[in-house]
Amino acid sequence: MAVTRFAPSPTGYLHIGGARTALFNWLLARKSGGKFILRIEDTDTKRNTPTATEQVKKDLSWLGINWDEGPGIGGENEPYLQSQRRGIYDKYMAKLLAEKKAYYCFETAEELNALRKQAEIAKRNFTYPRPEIFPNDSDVKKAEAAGKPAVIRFAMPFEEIIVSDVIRGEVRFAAGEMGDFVIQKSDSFPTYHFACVVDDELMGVTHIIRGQEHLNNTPCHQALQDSLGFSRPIYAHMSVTISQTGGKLSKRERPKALRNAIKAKAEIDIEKLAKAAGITTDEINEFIAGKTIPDMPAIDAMAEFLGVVLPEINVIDFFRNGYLPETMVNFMALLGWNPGGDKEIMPLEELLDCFDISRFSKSNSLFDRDKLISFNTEYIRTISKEKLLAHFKSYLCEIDSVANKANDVLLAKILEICEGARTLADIERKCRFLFLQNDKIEYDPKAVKKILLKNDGLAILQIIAGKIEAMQEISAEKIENMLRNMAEEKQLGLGKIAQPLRVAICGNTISPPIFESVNMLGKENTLARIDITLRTFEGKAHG
RNA sequence: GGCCCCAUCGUCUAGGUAGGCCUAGGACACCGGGUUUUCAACCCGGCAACAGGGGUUCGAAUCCCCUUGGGGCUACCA
Repeated sequence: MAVTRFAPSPTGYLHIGGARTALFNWLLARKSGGKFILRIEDTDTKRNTPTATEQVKKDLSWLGINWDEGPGIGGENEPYLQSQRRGIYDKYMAKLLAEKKAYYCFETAEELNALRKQAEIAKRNFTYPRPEIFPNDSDVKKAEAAGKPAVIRFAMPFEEIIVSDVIRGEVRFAAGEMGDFVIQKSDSFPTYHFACVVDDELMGVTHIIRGQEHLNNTPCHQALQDSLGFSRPIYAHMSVTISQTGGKLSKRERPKALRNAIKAKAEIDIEKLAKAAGITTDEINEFIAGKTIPDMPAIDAMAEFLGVVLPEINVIDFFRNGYLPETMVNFMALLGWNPGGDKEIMPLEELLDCFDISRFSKSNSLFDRDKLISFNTEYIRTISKEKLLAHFKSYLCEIDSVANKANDVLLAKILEICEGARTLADIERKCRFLFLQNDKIEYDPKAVKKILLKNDGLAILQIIAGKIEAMQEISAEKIENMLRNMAEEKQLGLGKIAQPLRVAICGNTISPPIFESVNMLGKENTLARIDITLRTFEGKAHG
């Protein structure tokens, strides 16, 4: 019976690395019949964003990761927001202070930085110089009166610390390697290290699966656990997921990509860009200079304005780009973990079936978008029609598509004829033409030139129009027969006949299969679109 | 700079804890071919790896050491 938790800080959207951590902790809890706790680590008041907790809950739910205890649903370990647990931390903090295992200090950031610099020059590891005698109550009052910041540091015991890790084995940290770290900030909030250790103990967390970036924190956490008389959870430090550009996959990826895109463009109208993003030109210039990062809607707006595609980092990015939650879960599970053998496509239930904490790999893995797409293609092809329809509907709603108004029957039909699509976005793009006004079709210039203005494209269209006109009512079958007969009569490939029709009804050369497309669009609309096309490009043909 | 982690095809990886089953398997990508009304999808075939150097051993992808390379941490962020 494993009790695990996912403990994000509410700083924005749930990113893929966080989701992966959540998934593995969830898998372990479910597999062992234990429980999975959601805890919000909001001890950094400066970085918290108000909607983040709700967003994280939404993103986890989309993935199908549910929690037994957490904000909103409560549980025996309430509350689940660390900002609401300060009384608890204060109690343990006081204990440490009373036992002289922690102490106050008053340096400013500048003073500390100077010390760090000195250490670096001397090629030494910086550790805080612990005073011989810890400051007492009156010292604290004096410092506060003088306006000095007061933080509490934990007095690290001087001894070798061995971290026993499920994935890495025994990792040794020499005595004195880890200095006295801050456990309470000057705003009197506990730091992550302290709050996390206390909560994990109180909530009965037995296993902690987290990223390798925490491995160096673990000796500190263990020392804290020992000093407080806590038990020690089992640790598993996973490999990190790296992006294609090298380096940890992080939320900084998107702003970085956007900044590079802006710099790469020779001429950019900063004012227009600012307007599109809803921010000031000063803010843009600071962003370009690398000083600040605008919020996500502004980033997205700028990317759209410039026509650049940003790498997906947040769970919601994948949702908005047409990936299925099933795809994401399966793919994330295979980043740094695998069940052995050749099997790759495994839905959540199967994953649960074969999950084994001892099968994590040690080396970092690269996030391969090509493989992700192929997984998505596979899932679109194989999940049930009902699930696919539900996913498609929520996708259309999320991106506010013109297809949003379609009913379930139509949508199901679209899904059926778009078999083989790689993402929901592909399907949406392909079928969008069905929902546009006849005179709102945008013609792709290349398609017009290549298909309509050459090889008698317009003349063929004219003939097709006549044949459709003559039909009492149309069907996919009738359209198919008509086009095939025509191709045969004219001694042409079907493509030569079908392509002009395709361009006429949807404006480009990409659409669902043509017979069904015409059928779904209907006789009247098809004729109207052919008519508009003919009138628009009449007389422009050449050769 | 200091500390920590890691190292099999371009990528994700199987194999490594019990060394011979590995002339190293699968998947994605790529290349060639087939199918085809567009884009996809689908089918068949192909290319492609144990980072380098020392050991240990009858025998090493598998164990040990060094080098090199990659990654992480180094905050009053989590």
